[in-house]
Amino acid sequence: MRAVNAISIDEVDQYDGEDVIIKGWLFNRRSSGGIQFLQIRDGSGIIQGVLKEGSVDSDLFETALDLRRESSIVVQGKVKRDERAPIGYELEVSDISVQQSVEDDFPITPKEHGPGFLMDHRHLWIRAKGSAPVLRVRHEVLQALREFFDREGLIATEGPILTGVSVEGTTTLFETDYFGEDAYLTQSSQLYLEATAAALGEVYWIGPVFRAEKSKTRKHLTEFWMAEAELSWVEHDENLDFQEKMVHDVVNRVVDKRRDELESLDVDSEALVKKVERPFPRISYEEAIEIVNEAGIDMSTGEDFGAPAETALGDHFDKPVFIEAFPRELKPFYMEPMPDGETVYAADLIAPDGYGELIGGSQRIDDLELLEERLDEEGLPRDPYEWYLDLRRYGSVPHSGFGLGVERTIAWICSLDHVRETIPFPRQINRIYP
RNA sequence: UCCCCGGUAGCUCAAUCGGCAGAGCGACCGGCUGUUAACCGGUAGGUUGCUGGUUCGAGUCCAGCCCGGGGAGCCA
Repeated sequence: MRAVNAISIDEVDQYDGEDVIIKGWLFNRRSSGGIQFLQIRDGSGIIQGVLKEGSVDSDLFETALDLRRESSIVVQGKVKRDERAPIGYELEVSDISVQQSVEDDFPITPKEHGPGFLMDHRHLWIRAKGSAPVLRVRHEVLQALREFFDREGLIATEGPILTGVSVEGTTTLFETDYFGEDAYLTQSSQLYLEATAAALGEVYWIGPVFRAEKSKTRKHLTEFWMAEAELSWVEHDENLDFQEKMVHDVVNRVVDKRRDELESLDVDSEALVKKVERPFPRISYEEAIEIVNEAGIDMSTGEDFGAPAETALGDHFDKPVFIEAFPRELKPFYMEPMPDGETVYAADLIAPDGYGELIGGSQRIDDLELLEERLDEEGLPRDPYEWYLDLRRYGSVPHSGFGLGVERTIAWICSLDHVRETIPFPRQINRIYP
């Protein structure tokens, strides 16, 4: 799809020597006396338009000189191959129709800005060179996930955004009024996916989840996207195989299809592909603690991994690494115990390069009595979970699943400093505008 | 909730020991016929986050508050 009578800048190589129309925005202009270079942006790329005084109508030359950055324009001209042009092709402009002439200065300049200013102008910042490519990579990651799930035979389904119960009981939830009853924004669709998995076999869901934690770090948003899958008849090891294949396939597809974007973000695509070569290391919680201790971080059994510990694990392997066999106490009530009774069939996938936990997954308890026992142990009420217990009363099967943090995955692939750059309008503590 | 850092021109930042409020970019004016975040010359542009205090004198020191950034905890 492209605008009527217009070509898209990323297809310009197909029109060498032809007269074309490009509909877009003026990204920037450079001029030198009798020649000016318009950097024209259309969302698919940026092309340079050239106007020489004397070669074009003088009114046209003046019109172009008066245009401010981000004015919307329809440009007609001839596509010409030229080594001096930034993308190897440029447009010999013969006409410009101004859709809207910008009156005030566009706030986002090609120079530096601070994060506060950029976030206040996020609605405009997304047009910038460092920002738009990330959103195209986001598109590719989401598409790659959907295609992977589809290829593996999973059915797309949904859990509700509004829920009456917390999935894990601990995380702070956003509370809202539901016709006089308390309701919460979901923090995960997992429990609901367990129900749809029993109906449909193997299911997935990609959508937003919400955490009211007052976290202020480069790895946290209050609203973020999870890619969750729930697989009937699948046990722990097979669950990890599936996740490993997924991460491998997604990264390879993104590198394949968005090479230009990754290059503009200074990402080393070859190194990325090498890092996701299968298999990923799988180590136990206890082994992980040893590695963390060897890295000089003080930590003992019973503690969860902090951010520095996760970074140390990532550095040690320089690949995504699964940490398995967590102590039961560190994990939610629904995870299947291992034969020792002390650890559970859970695994976190830790990213290299300090991006932290990309995936959290586990095999779920399928035995009714055990699940009831675990609910009681955690001091959780039975009533809100009756429907969940029903899943163990009517045709319970071994099943496993996981949730992947979409923003962290994108931040890792794009080598970004902060997850807020991976989503068009990030929601963070103390930021709800724009 | 806690810890650290910061708030000076539209933006990014300087301002020595407490002593005249500065630069680059952007804007505007002018110059330049191949620029690549173009470049060169000039002009305009300030409630130094707020309130109070110390002082002859506060951007600078002190107290409180507000806002922002990073991190911890918790998590994906």
